[in-house]
Amino acid sequence: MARKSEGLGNRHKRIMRFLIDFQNANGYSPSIREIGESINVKSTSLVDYYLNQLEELGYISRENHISRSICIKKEIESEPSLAAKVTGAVQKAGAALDDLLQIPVMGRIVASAPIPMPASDLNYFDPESSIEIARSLLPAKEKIEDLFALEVQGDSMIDAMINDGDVVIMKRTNQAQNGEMVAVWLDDKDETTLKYFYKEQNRIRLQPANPSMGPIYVNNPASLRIMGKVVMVIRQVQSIAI
Amino acid sequence: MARKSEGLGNRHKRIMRFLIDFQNANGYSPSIREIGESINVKSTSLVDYYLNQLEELGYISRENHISRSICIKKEIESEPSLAAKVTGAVQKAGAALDDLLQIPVMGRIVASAPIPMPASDLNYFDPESSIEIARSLLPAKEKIEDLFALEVQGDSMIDAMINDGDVVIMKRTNQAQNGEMVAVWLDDKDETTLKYFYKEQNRIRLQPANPSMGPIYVNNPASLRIMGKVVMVIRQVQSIAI
DNA sequence: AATATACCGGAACATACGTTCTGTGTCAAG
DNA sequence: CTTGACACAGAACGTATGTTCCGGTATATT
Repeated sequence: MARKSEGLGNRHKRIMRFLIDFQNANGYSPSIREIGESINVKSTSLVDYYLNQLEELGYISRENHISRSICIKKEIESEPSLAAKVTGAVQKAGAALDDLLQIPVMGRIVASAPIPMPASDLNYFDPESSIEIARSLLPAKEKIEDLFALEVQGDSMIDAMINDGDVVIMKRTNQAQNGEMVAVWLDDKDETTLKYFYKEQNRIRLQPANPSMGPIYVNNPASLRIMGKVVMVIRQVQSIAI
Repeated sequence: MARKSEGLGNRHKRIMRFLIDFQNANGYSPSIREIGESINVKSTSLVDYYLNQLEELGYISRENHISRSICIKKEIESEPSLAAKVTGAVQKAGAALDDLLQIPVMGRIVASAPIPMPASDLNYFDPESSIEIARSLLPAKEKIEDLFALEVQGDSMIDAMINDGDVVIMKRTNQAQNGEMVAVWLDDKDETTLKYFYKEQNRIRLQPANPSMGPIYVNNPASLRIMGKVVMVIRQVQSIAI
Protein backbone atom coordinates (compact mmCIF):
# COMPACT_ATOMS: atom_id res chain seq x y z
CA MET A 1 0.00 0.00 0.00
CA ALA A 2 1.24 3.40 -0.86
CA ARG A 3 2.52 5.46 1.92
CA LYS A 4 1.62 9.08 2.26
CA SER A 5 3.62 11.26 4.51
CA GLU A 6 1.65 14.45 4.69
CA GLY A 7 -1.69 15.83 3.65
CA LEU A 8 -4.94 13.94 3.82
CA GLY A 9 -5.05 10.31 2.87
CA ASN A 10 -8.02 8.58 1.42
CA ARG A 11 -9.13 7.45 4.85
CA HIS A 12 -9.09 10.96 6.17
CA LYS A 13 -11.24 12.15 3.33
CA ARG A 14 -13.72 9.36 3.83
CA ILE A 15 -13.91 10.17 7.51
CA MET A 16 -14.50 13.84 6.81
CA ARG A 17 -17.14 13.00 4.24
CA PHE A 18 -18.84 10.69 6.69
CA LEU A 19 -18.69 13.23 9.50
CA ILE A 20 -20.37 15.81 7.32
CA ASP A 21 -22.99 13.40 6.05
CA PHE A 22 -23.73 12.05 9.48
CA GLN A 23 -24.04 15.43 11.11
CA ASN A 24 -26.14 16.60 8.24
CA ALA A 25 -28.43 13.64 8.55
CA ASN A 26 -28.69 13.28 12.31
CA GLY A 27 -27.79 16.65 13.72
CA TYR A 28 -25.16 15.19 16.01
CA SER A 29 -21.78 13.62 15.62
CA PRO A 30 -21.10 9.92 15.18
CA SER A 31 -19.30 7.88 17.81
CA ILE A 32 -15.83 6.52 17.19
CA ARG A 33 -17.22 3.07 16.54
CA GLU A 34 -19.74 4.42 14.06
CA ILE A 35 -16.94 6.15 12.21
CA GLY A 36 -15.04 2.88 12.22
CA GLU A 37 -17.95 1.06 10.66
CA SER A 38 -18.25 3.63 7.92
CA ILE A 39 -14.67 3.13 6.79
CA ASN A 40 -14.44 -0.58 7.55
CA VAL A 41 -12.10 -0.29 10.44
CA LYS A 42 -12.60 -2.65 13.32
CA SER A 43 -10.58 -1.06 16.05
CA THR A 44 -11.54 2.09 17.85
CA SER A 45 -7.93 2.90 18.47
CA LEU A 46 -7.26 3.34 14.79
CA VAL A 47 -10.14 5.69 14.39
CA ASP A 48 -8.88 7.60 17.38
CA TYR A 49 -5.53 7.70 15.65
CA TYR A 50 -7.02 9.26 12.52
CA LEU A 51 -9.14 11.65 14.47
CA ASN A 52 -6.11 12.93 16.33
CA GLN A 53 -4.44 13.60 13.04
CA LEU A 54 -7.46 15.40 11.69
CA GLU A 55 -7.59 17.46 14.84
CA GLU A 56 -3.94 18.39 14.61
CA LEU A 57 -4.44 19.43 11.03
CA GLY A 58 -7.28 21.65 12.15
CA TYR A 59 -10.07 19.90 10.32
CA ILE A 60 -12.03 18.95 13.38
CA SER A 61 -12.13 19.59 17.09
CA ARG A 62 -13.22 17.38 19.90
CA GLU A 63 -13.39 17.35 23.67
CA ASN A 64 -11.77 14.78 25.87
CA HIS A 65 -14.03 12.14 27.32
CA ILE A 66 -17.09 13.67 25.82
CA SER A 67 -19.22 11.55 23.55
CA ARG A 68 -19.94 12.67 20.06
CA SER A 69 -18.18 15.96 20.54
CA ILE A 70 -16.54 16.13 17.15
CA CYS A 71 -16.99 19.44 15.38
CA ILE A 72 -16.02 20.13 11.82
CA LYS A 73 -13.73 23.13 11.67
CA LYS A 74 -12.64 23.15 8.07
CA GLU A 75 -14.36 21.83 5.02
CA ILE A 76 -12.28 19.36 3.06
CA GLU A 77 -13.13 19.82 -0.60
CA SER A 78 -9.87 19.88 -2.52
CA GLU A 79 -10.74 21.70 -5.73
CA PRO A 80 -14.42 21.57 -6.52
CA SER A 81 -15.22 24.62 -4.47
CA LEU A 82 -13.18 26.64 -6.91
CA ALA A 83 -14.66 25.11 -10.01
CA ALA A 84 -18.13 25.40 -8.59
CA LYS A 85 -17.45 28.94 -7.54
CA VAL A 86 -16.28 29.98 -10.99
CA THR A 87 -19.00 28.30 -12.94
CA GLY A 88 -21.49 29.46 -10.37
CA ALA A 89 -20.40 33.05 -10.64
CA VAL A 90 -20.39 33.02 -14.42
CA GLN A 91 -23.72 31.37 -14.65
CA LYS A 92 -25.26 33.58 -12.05
CA ALA A 93 -23.98 36.67 -13.75
CA GLY A 94 -25.37 35.45 -17.03
CA ALA A 95 -28.60 34.18 -15.70
CA ALA A 96 -29.05 37.30 -13.62
CA LEU A 97 -32.53 38.07 -12.64
CA ASP A 98 -33.94 37.57 -16.05
CA ASP A 99 -34.44 33.94 -15.47
CA LEU A 100 -36.28 34.14 -12.26
CA LEU A 101 -40.00 34.56 -12.34
CA GLN A 102 -42.07 35.75 -9.48
CA ILE A 103 -45.33 33.94 -9.43
CA PRO A 104 -47.96 35.04 -6.95
CA VAL A 105 -49.28 32.48 -4.57
CA MET A 106 -52.99 33.09 -4.47
CA GLY A 107 -53.93 30.78 -1.67
CA ARG A 108 -54.92 27.22 -1.19
CA ILE A 109 -56.86 24.86 -3.29
CA VAL A 110 -59.30 22.70 -1.43
CA ALA A 111 -61.80 20.27 -2.77
CA SER A 112 -64.66 21.91 -0.97
CA ALA A 113 -64.10 25.48 -2.04
CA PRO A 114 -63.59 27.42 -5.23
CA ILE A 115 -60.09 28.47 -6.11
CA PRO A 116 -59.04 31.94 -5.19
CA MET A 117 -58.33 33.59 -8.51
CA PRO A 118 -56.16 36.52 -9.30
CA ALA A 119 -58.21 39.43 -10.44
CA SER A 120 -57.51 39.62 -14.11
CA ASP A 121 -57.49 43.38 -14.32
CA LEU A 122 -55.80 44.22 -11.09
CA ASN A 123 -52.35 42.81 -11.33
CA TYR A 124 -51.60 42.95 -7.68
CA PHE A 125 -48.15 41.76 -6.87
CA ASP A 126 -47.27 40.92 -3.36
CA PRO A 127 -43.66 39.83 -3.08
CA GLU A 128 -44.33 38.47 0.37
CA SER A 129 -46.47 35.72 -0.98
CA SER A 130 -44.82 34.76 -4.16
CA ILE A 131 -42.82 31.86 -5.36
CA GLU A 132 -39.78 31.98 -7.55
CA ILE A 133 -39.48 29.71 -10.53
CA ALA A 134 -36.67 29.49 -12.97
CA ARG A 135 -37.97 30.42 -16.39
CA SER A 136 -36.11 27.51 -17.86
CA LEU A 137 -38.42 25.18 -16.02
CA LEU A 138 -41.47 26.50 -17.74
CA PRO A 139 -42.57 26.10 -21.32
CA ALA A 140 -41.18 29.07 -23.15
CA LYS A 141 -44.49 30.29 -24.45
CA GLU A 142 -46.29 30.70 -21.17
CA LYS A 143 -47.07 34.29 -20.44
CA ILE A 144 -46.06 35.16 -16.95
CA GLU A 145 -49.07 37.31 -16.29
CA ASP A 146 -51.33 34.34 -16.59
CA LEU A 147 -49.49 32.19 -14.13
CA PHE A 148 -50.28 31.81 -10.49
CA ALA A 149 -49.54 29.30 -7.78
CA LEU A 150 -51.72 27.48 -5.32
CA GLU A 151 -50.91 25.31 -2.37
CA VAL A 152 -52.88 22.12 -2.24
CA GLN A 153 -54.66 21.39 0.99
CA GLY A 154 -55.93 17.96 1.78
CA ASP A 155 -55.69 14.66 0.03
CA SER A 156 -58.55 15.18 -2.35
CA MET A 157 -56.27 15.54 -5.33
CA ILE A 158 -54.36 12.40 -4.53
CA ASP A 159 -55.82 10.67 -7.53
CA ALA A 160 -54.13 13.31 -9.64
CA MET A 161 -50.83 12.35 -8.06
CA ILE A 162 -50.89 15.59 -6.16
CA ASN A 163 -50.36 15.53 -2.47
CA ASP A 164 -51.27 17.63 0.50
CA GLY A 165 -48.86 20.52 0.62
CA ASP A 166 -47.86 20.44 -3.00
CA VAL A 167 -47.63 23.66 -4.94
CA VAL A 168 -49.30 23.74 -8.32
CA ILE A 169 -48.44 26.36 -10.87
CA MET A 170 -51.47 27.13 -12.94
CA LYS A 171 -52.24 29.18 -15.97
CA ARG A 172 -55.41 31.14 -15.90
CA THR A 173 -57.70 30.17 -18.72
CA ASN A 174 -61.24 29.18 -19.29
CA GLN A 175 -60.50 27.08 -22.29
CA ALA A 176 -58.90 23.71 -22.27
CA GLN A 177 -57.68 21.26 -24.82
CA ASN A 178 -58.12 17.57 -24.67
CA GLY A 179 -55.63 15.86 -22.42
CA GLU A 180 -54.72 18.86 -20.34
CA MET A 181 -54.97 18.78 -16.61
CA VAL A 182 -57.36 21.44 -15.47
CA ALA A 183 -58.76 22.76 -12.26
CA VAL A 184 -62.50 22.78 -12.54
CA TRP A 185 -65.29 23.85 -10.30
CA LEU A 186 -68.26 21.53 -10.39
CA ASP A 187 -71.50 23.28 -9.59
CA ASP A 188 -73.51 20.22 -8.77
CA LYS A 189 -70.85 18.69 -6.55
CA ASP A 190 -69.77 22.01 -5.09
CA GLU A 191 -66.13 21.18 -5.28
CA THR A 192 -62.89 21.98 -7.01
CA THR A 193 -60.91 19.18 -8.48
CA LEU A 194 -57.98 18.53 -10.74
CA LYS A 195 -58.71 16.25 -13.66
CA TYR A 196 -57.64 15.55 -17.17
CA PHE A 197 -59.98 17.27 -19.57
CA TYR A 198 -61.59 15.57 -22.56
CA LYS A 199 -64.32 17.04 -24.65
CA GLU A 200 -66.39 14.30 -26.22
CA GLN A 201 -69.28 14.52 -28.64
CA ASN A 202 -71.89 15.97 -26.37
CA ARG A 203 -70.40 15.82 -22.97
CA ILE A 204 -67.18 16.46 -21.11
CA ARG A 205 -65.19 13.68 -19.54
CA LEU A 206 -63.05 14.46 -16.52
CA GLN A 207 -60.54 11.71 -16.07
CA PRO A 208 -58.67 11.19 -12.80
CA ALA A 209 -54.98 10.54 -13.13
CA ASN A 210 -55.39 7.42 -11.10
CA PRO A 211 -56.40 4.73 -13.60
CA SER A 212 -58.28 2.79 -10.97
CA MET A 213 -60.84 5.54 -10.60
CA GLY A 214 -63.59 6.12 -13.03
CA PRO A 215 -64.16 9.33 -14.97
CA ILE A 216 -66.75 11.95 -14.24
CA TYR A 217 -69.08 12.88 -17.09
CA VAL A 218 -70.52 16.35 -17.32
CA ASN A 219 -73.38 16.74 -19.72
CA ASN A 220 -74.22 20.31 -19.04
CA PRO A 221 -71.22 22.45 -19.91
CA ALA A 222 -72.66 25.29 -17.85
CA SER A 223 -72.26 23.41 -14.61
CA LEU A 224 -68.51 23.23 -15.07
CA ARG A 225 -66.12 26.10 -14.75
CA ILE A 226 -62.56 25.73 -15.88
CA MET A 227 -60.42 27.81 -13.61
CA GLY A 228 -57.09 27.12 -15.17
CA LYS A 229 -54.79 24.46 -16.34
CA VAL A 230 -51.94 22.92 -14.47
CA VAL A 231 -48.51 23.81 -15.78
CA MET A 232 -46.31 22.41 -13.07
CA VAL A 233 -46.42 20.63 -9.78
CA ILE A 234 -43.79 21.16 -7.13
CA ARG A 235 -43.50 19.02 -4.06
CA GLN A 236 -41.08 20.00 -1.36
CA VAL A 237 -40.48 16.80 0.47
CA GLN A 238 -39.95 17.01 4.16
CA SER A 239 -40.12 14.29 6.71
CA ILE A 240 -43.63 13.10 6.18
CA ALA A 241 -44.71 10.65 8.77
CA ILE A 242 -46.95 7.85 7.61
CA MET B 1 -45.83 25.94 43.36
CA ALA B 2 -47.94 27.03 40.50
CA ARG B 3 -49.21 24.34 38.25
CA LYS B 4 -49.22 24.76 34.54
CA SER B 5 -51.29 22.47 32.47
CA GLU B 6 -50.25 23.11 28.91
CA GLY B 7 -47.72 25.01 26.90
CA LEU B 8 -44.15 25.55 27.95
CA GLY B 9 -43.35 26.17 31.57
CA ASN B 10 -40.48 28.24 32.76
CA ARG B 11 -38.28 25.17 33.09
CA HIS B 12 -38.93 24.17 29.51
CA LYS B 13 -37.98 27.58 28.29
CA ARG B 14 -34.78 27.59 30.30
CA ILE B 15 -33.90 24.17 28.92
CA MET B 16 -34.52 25.27 25.35
CA ARG B 17 -32.50 28.41 25.92
CA PHE B 18 -29.68 26.35 27.38
CA LEU B 19 -29.78 23.84 24.55
CA ILE B 20 -29.46 26.57 21.98
CA ASP B 21 -26.72 28.35 23.87
CA PHE B 22 -24.79 25.17 24.50
CA GLN B 23 -24.97 23.99 20.95
CA ASN B 24 -24.02 27.42 19.80
CA ALA B 25 -21.01 27.49 22.07
CA ASN B 26 -19.76 23.94 21.77
CA GLY B 27 -21.15 22.59 18.54
CA TYR B 28 -22.67 19.57 20.19
CA SER B 29 -25.50 18.87 22.56
CA PRO B 30 -25.24 18.81 26.32
CA SER B 31 -25.72 15.65 28.33
CA ILE B 32 -28.70 15.18 30.58
CA ARG B 33 -26.63 15.90 33.65
CA GLU B 34 -25.29 19.09 32.13
CA ILE B 35 -28.82 20.21 31.42
CA GLY B 36 -29.71 19.41 35.00
CA GLU B 37 -26.91 21.57 36.31
CA SER B 38 -27.98 24.48 34.17
CA ILE B 39 -31.44 24.55 35.66
CA ASN B 40 -30.45 23.49 39.16
CA VAL B 41 -32.01 20.09 39.01
CA LYS B 42 -30.21 17.28 40.74
CA SER B 43 -31.83 14.23 39.27
CA THR B 44 -31.32 13.04 35.75
CA SER B 45 -34.75 11.51 35.73
CA LEU B 46 -36.42 14.86 36.02
CA VAL B 47 -34.45 16.25 33.13
CA ASP B 48 -35.41 13.16 31.16
CA TYR B 49 -38.99 13.89 32.12
CA TYR B 50 -38.80 17.41 30.73
CA LEU B 51 -36.99 16.32 27.63
CA ASN B 52 -39.69 13.81 26.86
CA GLN B 53 -42.27 16.56 27.08
CA LEU B 54 -40.26 18.81 24.83
CA GLU B 55 -39.92 15.99 22.37
CA GLU B 56 -43.66 15.30 22.39
CA LEU B 57 -44.32 18.95 21.78
CA GLY B 58 -42.02 18.82 18.80
CA TYR B 59 -39.40 21.20 20.08
CA ILE B 60 -36.55 18.73 20.07
CA SER B 61 -35.74 15.26 18.89
CA ARG B 62 -33.43 12.67 20.37
CA GLU B 63 -32.36 9.11 19.80
CA ASN B 64 -32.63 6.38 22.34
CA HIS B 65 -29.46 5.39 24.15
CA ILE B 66 -27.39 7.82 22.16
CA SER B 67 -25.41 10.40 24.01
CA ARG B 68 -25.87 14.05 23.27
CA SER B 69 -28.28 13.32 20.46
CA ILE B 70 -30.69 16.15 21.17
CA CYS B 71 -31.60 18.20 18.12
CA ILE B 72 -33.56 21.40 18.20
CA LYS B 73 -36.53 21.15 15.89
CA LYS B 74 -38.46 24.28 16.63
CA GLU B 75 -37.24 27.58 17.91
CA ILE B 76 -38.97 28.80 20.97
CA GLU B 77 -40.90 32.00 20.42
CA SER B 78 -40.55 35.35 22.11
CA GLU B 79 -37.15 35.66 20.52
CA PRO B 80 -38.15 36.73 17.04
CA SER B 81 -35.08 38.90 16.78
CA LEU B 82 -32.76 36.01 16.29
CA ALA B 83 -34.91 33.89 14.05
CA ALA B 84 -36.06 36.88 12.07
CA LYS B 85 -32.54 38.17 11.85
CA VAL B 86 -31.22 34.93 10.50
CA THR B 87 -33.96 34.33 8.01
CA GLY B 88 -33.93 37.95 7.00
CA ALA B 89 -30.23 37.94 6.46
CA VAL B 90 -30.35 34.72 4.55
CA GLN B 91 -33.14 35.93 2.37
CA LYS B 92 -31.54 39.26 1.69
CA ALA B 93 -28.16 37.79 1.00
CA GLY B 94 -29.69 35.23 -1.26
CA ALA B 95 -32.14 37.54 -2.93
CA ALA B 96 -29.56 39.23 -5.07
CA LEU B 97 -28.04 36.90 -7.57
CA ASP B 98 -27.69 33.90 -5.43
CA ASP B 99 -31.26 32.87 -5.86
CA LEU B 100 -30.85 30.65 -8.82
CA LEU B 101 -29.18 27.35 -8.29
CA GLN B 102 -27.81 25.15 -10.97
CA ILE B 103 -28.34 21.56 -10.08
CA PRO B 104 -26.75 18.91 -12.24
CA VAL B 105 -29.02 16.38 -13.81
CA MET B 106 -27.22 13.13 -13.41
CA GLY B 107 -29.45 10.96 -15.52
CA ARG B 108 -32.51 8.85 -15.09
CA ILE B 109 -33.72 6.79 -12.24
CA VAL B 110 -35.14 3.43 -13.15
CA ALA B 111 -36.29 0.63 -10.93
CA SER B 112 -34.07 -1.91 -12.56
CA ALA B 113 -30.79 -0.05 -12.36
CA PRO B 114 -28.75 1.78 -9.78
CA ILE B 115 -28.95 5.52 -9.88
CA PRO B 116 -26.14 7.37 -11.51
CA MET B 117 -24.42 9.20 -8.73
CA PRO B 118 -22.28 12.27 -8.87
CA ALA B 119 -18.75 11.33 -8.00
CA SER B 120 -18.26 12.81 -4.58
CA ASP B 121 -14.73 13.91 -5.21
CA LEU B 122 -15.01 14.91 -8.82
CA ASN B 123 -17.47 17.71 -8.95
CA TYR B 124 -18.14 17.65 -12.63
CA PHE B 125 -20.36 20.44 -13.71
CA ASP B 126 -22.02 20.30 -17.06
CA PRO B 127 -24.18 23.33 -17.68
CA GLU B 128 -25.79 21.60 -20.61
CA SER B 129 -27.50 19.12 -18.38
CA SER B 130 -28.47 21.10 -15.39
CA ILE B 131 -31.69 22.40 -14.02
CA GLU B 132 -32.29 25.73 -12.41
CA ILE B 133 -34.06 25.97 -9.11
CA ALA B 134 -34.81 29.03 -7.12
CA ARG B 135 -33.03 28.75 -3.84
CA SER B 136 -36.11 30.00 -2.07
CA LEU B 137 -37.80 26.78 -3.01
CA LEU B 138 -35.31 24.70 -1.13
CA PRO B 139 -34.75 24.35 2.58
CA ALA B 140 -32.17 26.97 3.43
CA LYS B 141 -29.72 24.58 4.95
CA GLU B 142 -29.27 22.28 1.99
CA LYS B 143 -25.82 22.54 0.63
CA ILE B 144 -25.85 22.96 -3.09
CA GLU B 145 -22.94 20.67 -3.66
CA ASP B 146 -24.88 17.77 -2.31
CA LEU B 147 -27.86 18.27 -4.55
CA PHE B 148 -28.48 16.61 -7.86
CA ALA B 149 -31.44 15.93 -10.05
CA LEU B 150 -32.76 12.81 -11.72
CA GLU B 151 -35.48 12.25 -14.20
CA VAL B 152 -37.81 9.44 -13.36
CA GLN B 153 -38.34 6.85 -16.03
CA GLY B 154 -41.21 4.43 -15.84
CA ASP B 155 -44.10 4.03 -13.50
CA SER B 156 -42.28 2.09 -10.84
CA MET B 157 -42.25 4.97 -8.44
CA ILE B 158 -45.94 5.63 -8.82
CA ASP B 159 -46.60 4.40 -5.34
CA ALA B 160 -44.40 7.23 -4.14
CA MET B 161 -46.63 9.67 -5.98
CA ILE B 162 -43.93 10.19 -8.51
CA ASN B 163 -44.72 9.85 -12.15
CA ASP B 164 -42.92 8.98 -15.31
CA GLY B 165 -41.07 12.07 -16.43
CA ASP B 166 -40.98 13.78 -13.08
CA VAL B 167 -37.77 15.37 -11.94
CA VAL B 168 -36.64 14.59 -8.43
CA ILE B 169 -34.11 16.74 -6.66
CA MET B 170 -32.06 14.61 -4.35
CA LYS B 171 -29.46 15.20 -1.74
CA ARG B 172 -26.53 12.91 -1.66
CA THR B 173 -26.27 11.14 1.66
CA ASN B 174 -25.87 7.67 2.99
CA GLN B 175 -27.74 8.34 6.17
CA ALA B 176 -31.42 8.90 6.60
CA GLN B 177 -33.75 9.90 9.32
CA ASN B 178 -36.99 8.23 10.06
CA GLY B 179 -39.76 9.46 7.84
CA GLU B 180 -37.59 10.76 5.05
CA MET B 181 -38.08 9.63 1.52
CA VAL B 182 -34.92 8.02 0.29
CA ALA B 183 -33.66 6.39 -2.85
CA VAL B 184 -32.29 3.01 -1.92
CA TRP B 185 -30.64 0.25 -3.83
CA LEU B 186 -31.73 -3.20 -2.70
CA ASP B 187 -29.05 -5.80 -3.28
CA ASP B 188 -31.29 -8.82 -3.09
CA LYS B 189 -33.93 -7.36 -5.33
CA ASP B 190 -31.47 -5.66 -7.63
CA GLU B 191 -33.50 -2.53 -7.91
CA THR B 192 -33.67 1.09 -6.99
CA THR B 193 -36.74 2.38 -5.31
CA LEU B 194 -38.07 5.43 -3.54
CA LYS B 195 -39.52 4.72 -0.14
CA TYR B 196 -40.07 6.31 3.20
CA PHE B 197 -37.32 5.25 5.54
CA TYR B 198 -37.91 3.98 9.05
CA LYS B 199 -35.29 2.41 11.23
CA GLU B 200 -36.83 0.01 13.67
CA GLN B 201 -35.25 -1.95 16.47
CA ASN B 202 -33.26 -4.43 14.43
CA ARG B 203 -34.45 -3.90 10.94
CA ILE B 204 -35.27 -1.21 8.46
CA ARG B 205 -38.76 -0.60 7.18
CA LEU B 206 -39.23 0.85 3.73
CA GLN B 207 -42.71 2.19 3.45
CA PRO B 208 -44.30 2.98 0.11
CA ALA B 209 -46.16 6.24 -0.05
CA ASN B 210 -49.18 4.37 -1.26
CA PRO B 211 -50.94 3.17 1.89
CA SER B 212 -52.45 0.23 0.08
CA MET B 213 -49.05 -1.32 -0.43
CA GLY B 214 -47.20 -3.14 2.27
CA PRO B 215 -43.78 -2.16 3.53
CA ILE B 216 -40.52 -3.88 2.72
CA TYR B 217 -38.48 -5.04 5.65
CA VAL B 218 -34.73 -5.20 5.42
CA ASN B 219 -33.06 -7.15 8.19
CA ASN B 220 -29.56 -6.95 6.89
CA PRO B 221 -28.53 -3.30 6.68
CA ALA B 222 -25.67 -4.23 4.40
CA SER B 223 -28.01 -5.26 1.63
CA LEU B 224 -29.43 -1.78 1.44
CA ARG B 225 -27.65 1.26 0.13
CA ILE B 226 -29.09 4.67 0.69
CA MET B 227 -28.20 6.74 -2.32
CA GLY B 228 -29.80 9.98 -1.28
CA LYS B 229 -32.89 11.54 0.06
CA VAL B 230 -35.59 13.25 -1.89
CA VAL B 231 -35.72 16.99 -1.38
CA MET B 232 -38.16 18.02 -4.04
CA VAL B 233 -40.28 16.67 -6.84
CA ILE B 234 -41.05 18.69 -9.93
CA ARG B 235 -43.59 17.68 -12.50
CA GLN B 236 -43.92 19.64 -15.68
CA VAL B 237 -47.37 18.89 -16.85
CA GLN B 238 -47.90 18.76 -20.52
CA SER B 239 -50.76 17.27 -22.38
CA ILE B 240 -50.57 13.76 -21.17
CA ALA B 241 -52.92 11.48 -22.97
CA ILE B 242 -54.50 8.76 -20.96
C1' DA C 1 20.41 -6.54 9.31
C1' DA C 2 18.78 -3.42 12.48
C1' DT C 3 15.84 0.29 13.48
C1' DA C 4 12.31 3.53 13.10
C1' DT C 5 7.91 4.89 11.64
C1' DA C 6 3.35 4.52 9.87
C1' DC C 7 -0.58 1.50 9.96
C1' DC C 8 -3.78 -1.86 12.02
C1' DG C 9 -6.49 -5.11 15.37
C1' DG C 10 -7.90 -6.60 19.96
C1' DA C 11 -8.98 -6.21 24.39
C1' DA C 12 -9.27 -4.22 28.84
C1' DC C 13 -10.69 -0.28 31.43
C1' DA C 14 -12.87 3.62 33.43
C1' DT C 15 -16.49 6.48 33.09
C1' DA C 16 -19.87 9.39 30.93
C1' DC C 17 -24.42 8.87 30.02
C1' DG C 18 -29.25 7.40 29.26
C1' DT C 19 -32.76 4.67 31.47
C1' DT C 20 -35.58 3.02 35.02
C1' DC C 21 -37.35 2.12 39.56
C1' DT C 22 -38.73 3.61 44.07
C1' DG C 23 -40.32 6.98 47.08
C1' DT C 24 -42.11 11.66 48.52
C1' DG C 25 -44.74 15.76 48.60
C1' DT C 26 -48.31 18.77 46.47
C1' DC C 27 -52.52 19.97 44.61
C1' DA C 28 -56.97 19.44 42.32
C1' DA C 29 -60.99 16.66 41.23
C1' DG C 30 -64.40 13.29 42.77
C1' DC D 1 -61.12 11.84 52.60
C1' DT D 2 -59.51 9.33 48.84
C1' DT D 3 -57.61 9.12 44.45
C1' DG D 4 -54.68 10.24 40.99
C1' DA D 5 -51.98 13.12 38.16
C1' DC D 6 -47.98 15.96 38.43
C1' DA D 7 -43.39 17.50 39.93
C1' DC D 8 -39.22 16.05 41.97
C1' DA D 9 -34.98 13.50 44.21
C1' DG D 10 -31.99 9.66 44.65
C1' DA D 11 -30.02 5.63 43.53
C1' DA D 12 -29.06 1.67 40.92
C1' DC D 13 -28.24 -0.35 36.48
C1' DG D 14 -26.68 -1.32 31.96
C1' DT D 15 -24.27 0.13 28.27
C1' DA D 16 -22.37 3.27 24.95
C1' DT D 17 -18.17 5.43 24.44
C1' DG D 18 -13.54 7.41 24.73
C1' DT D 19 -8.96 6.02 26.23
C1' DT D 20 -5.02 3.26 26.62
C1' DC D 21 -1.91 -0.51 26.34
C1' DC D 22 -0.05 -4.23 23.86
C1' DG D 23 1.03 -6.81 19.96
C1' DG D 24 1.50 -7.27 15.06
C1' DT D 25 2.78 -6.16 10.03
C1' DA D 26 4.58 -3.54 6.25
C1' DT D 27 7.53 -0.05 4.32
C1' DA D 28 11.32 2.89 4.37
C1' DT D 29 15.78 4.46 6.26
C1' DT D 30 20.42 3.73 8.04
